[in-house]
Amino acid sequence: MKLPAELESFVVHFGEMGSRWGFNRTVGQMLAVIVFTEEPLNADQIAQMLSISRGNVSMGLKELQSWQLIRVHHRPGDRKDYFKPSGSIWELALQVLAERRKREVEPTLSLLRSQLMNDDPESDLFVSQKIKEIHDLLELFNTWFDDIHRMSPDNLITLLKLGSGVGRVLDIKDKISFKK
Amino acid sequence: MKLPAELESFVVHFGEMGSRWGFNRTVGQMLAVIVFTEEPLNADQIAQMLSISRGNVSMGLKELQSWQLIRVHHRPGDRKDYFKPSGSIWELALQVLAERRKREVEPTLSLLRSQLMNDDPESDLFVSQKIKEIHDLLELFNTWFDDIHRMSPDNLITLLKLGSGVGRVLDIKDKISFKK
DNA sequence: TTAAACTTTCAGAAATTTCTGAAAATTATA
DNA sequence: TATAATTTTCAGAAATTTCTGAAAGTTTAA
Repeated sequence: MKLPAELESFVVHFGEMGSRWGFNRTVGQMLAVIVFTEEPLNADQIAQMLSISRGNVSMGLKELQSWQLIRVHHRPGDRKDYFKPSGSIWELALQVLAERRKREVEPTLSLLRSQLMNDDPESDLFVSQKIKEIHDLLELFNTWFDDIHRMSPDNLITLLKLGSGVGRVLDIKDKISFKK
Repeated sequence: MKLPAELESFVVHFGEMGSRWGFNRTVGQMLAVIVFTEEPLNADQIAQMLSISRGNVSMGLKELQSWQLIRVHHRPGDRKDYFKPSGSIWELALQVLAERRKREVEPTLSLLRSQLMNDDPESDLFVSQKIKEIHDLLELFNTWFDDIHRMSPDNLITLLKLGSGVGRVLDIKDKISFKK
């Protein structure tokens, strides 16, 4: 199976962005071909389309599965594993954010929580203050994201579109009353 | 200048997280010592505290400045450059997000916009559809973030604390009227 | 069972990123 | 202007990450 010429620029781009998004070039390229190809693809097809080794594809698929961005699909009478995106573009984006929070925020929060526990009276006041500030910021973000993540796509879209307009709603929150 | 023992765990941790946050281990460690030290630090002090070369510090400082996370500070009668965080913890966090959006979203959006321009009627319908979906998602996110980024910290905190509670406000938006 | 069809693993090779430190460039002071 | 203080650059070295492909492992079917 040959990589359609049309997809080349996306594959190259997803490759370049890969490491910025949290994985590596090849994994980024693999995600691109899987997302932009309508039918589920098997490992050999991916290896051929991207001209990379079979072993590399196996590792990349494992990585994409650990991010929960792809899932296996089986076709009757065919023993190969076929892969397709685990959801809509919207769901994939949320999943990337969720996974990044887990990998980028969670470990730091753990460290900060444990530092706040031991509340050493010997410790420098400036340092304790900074620890508290970072901790509170990350906790707040964490709770917010959890909350947001549970919303339906439709509500989430409405919310995003409103943007800081929400600020206006909040400003008047004390001025409103319910209609009967 | 010696690295206070108290800071060691943070420096190590910020180092480990560095590459996940978008820079490398040393740059992460440098950010840690600058954020957790009350007085501005010069390059030699940083090199000594982290046991790394002077050249490496110079490159790292350039990187942190390109992220706008630190700024130079001069002391009377001293020709050295001293560095301190460019703002509060809150501002640094927003700055990291803004910079990451620029590096992770902007290039992809450019590519997608140009693809939507050429609107080739030859192109595969499934592919065009995906391009449009990703494009719209990123545009929406981009606009939202711009909007949010301009809010005052206080309003932003209120908004985060409300979380999906905003959804409830939106649900009832047709049911409210203003108090006189 | 056995064998064929697949997938995963992982040691070493290749590619990429980061680091060092001496030399070059810049800047401030006398 | 000269020189001393400081920062930046960058070639090569070191460290780290990624990739290959053959061997080992797993699964299915007869």
